[in-house]
Amino acid sequence: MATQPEQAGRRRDSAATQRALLDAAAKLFAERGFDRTTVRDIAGQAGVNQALLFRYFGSKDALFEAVLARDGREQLATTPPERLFSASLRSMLAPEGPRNRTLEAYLRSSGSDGAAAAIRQEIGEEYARVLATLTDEPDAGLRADLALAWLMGIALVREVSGKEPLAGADPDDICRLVLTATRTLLERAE
Amino acid sequence: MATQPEQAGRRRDSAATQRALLDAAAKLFAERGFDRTTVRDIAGQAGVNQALLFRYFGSKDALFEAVLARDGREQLATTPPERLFSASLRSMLAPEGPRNRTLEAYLRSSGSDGAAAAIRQEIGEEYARVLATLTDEPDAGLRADLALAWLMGIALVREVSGKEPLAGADPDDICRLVLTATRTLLERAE
DNA sequence: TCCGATTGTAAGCGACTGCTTACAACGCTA
DNA sequence: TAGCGTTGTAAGCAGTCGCTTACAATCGGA
Repeated sequence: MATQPEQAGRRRDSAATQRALLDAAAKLFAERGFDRTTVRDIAGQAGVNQALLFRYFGSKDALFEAVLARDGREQLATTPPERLFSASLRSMLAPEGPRNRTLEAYLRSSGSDGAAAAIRQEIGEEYARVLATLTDEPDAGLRADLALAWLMGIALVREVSGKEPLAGADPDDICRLVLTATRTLLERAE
Repeated sequence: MATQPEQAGRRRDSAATQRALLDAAAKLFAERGFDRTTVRDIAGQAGVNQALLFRYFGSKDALFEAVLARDGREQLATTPPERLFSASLRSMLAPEGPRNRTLEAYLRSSGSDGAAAAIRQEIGEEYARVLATLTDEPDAGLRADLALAWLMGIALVREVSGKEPLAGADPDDICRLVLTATRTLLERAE
């Protein structure tokens, strides 16, 4: 709420406005999904007139694309391959806060068409490509997809369905079980 | 399209009308998700006036609930515990046809509130409870949730994202990889 | 200081949503 | 065959959606 000291001080700052819209959109898309997040919600959360959303991003689809483009590759670019799986898992399991919620936005919005679908697919490909380097088996691509699918499923059940005991389980316990099982898929995953 | 010989012959048959609505709703919810399926779509697909949807089911939420209640417990009731995981996996991987698409409807609609959310949770609980009987470990519930999450994730990546190579992979290959890894979670899973 | 471009605002448009209502057609029973 | 409850239909209501437009406020460069 009071992340930055701004009362009437952020007026006429397009960069800050765009950032506020991206932040608000990332939060709401992750929480509610694409369909159930309205442009009015986003603008309201960002404290910005909703017309500016269309001025700076063109459409709701394009804004979603921008969110994934900004946040989606962050972890991908800053994590070594062996740790990508466990890092994504841990990031997903981390308690509320400024964590990277791209995964949730991703799966919350499955079913969208248009530009959003394209970038979603692209990011998925990149993750899988990295994970596929962790095994020498001939079906490395399939194994990587299955590992990625597990990540998505855990995020889905935990964050979206809120199913217990998974939703409230200790991240360490989950990591231990998942990584043990995953090692039969990707031998070099940490 | 031409499943039953009915031109002007099915008039004034409330049972058939309700069945047509349930079938159409199951198909569309699985394909597009809850939010992106409109009551007009459902009524159109069923060849039924949309007002009848509300007469017989009360609301779109209640119709979704009815779909899950009708189809969701089918496999649960007819499959022995040891085979539930692999049967669900195989059912999900089966080619197009009159297969049970409850899982897709389920995950496609994550995020809905109301009655739909309640029955969704209930069915998830029942699946997990059965899967939890397949291990003697103390954290059986968590292990079952993780297995269930994998199912959901695979369905998500395959059917919703359509990601290759997973989407086009041989069901036998997928089953082999998944079941091998799953056995570290649920020892008695087939 | 003035001007043009940029940034923010208010209002609303057309389309679509879930849902309701008023009514016609029909078929069973007496 | 008259009456009545059930089934099907057409039309529309109120609200929300993404998006657009017309305009005011503000700033930097001349």
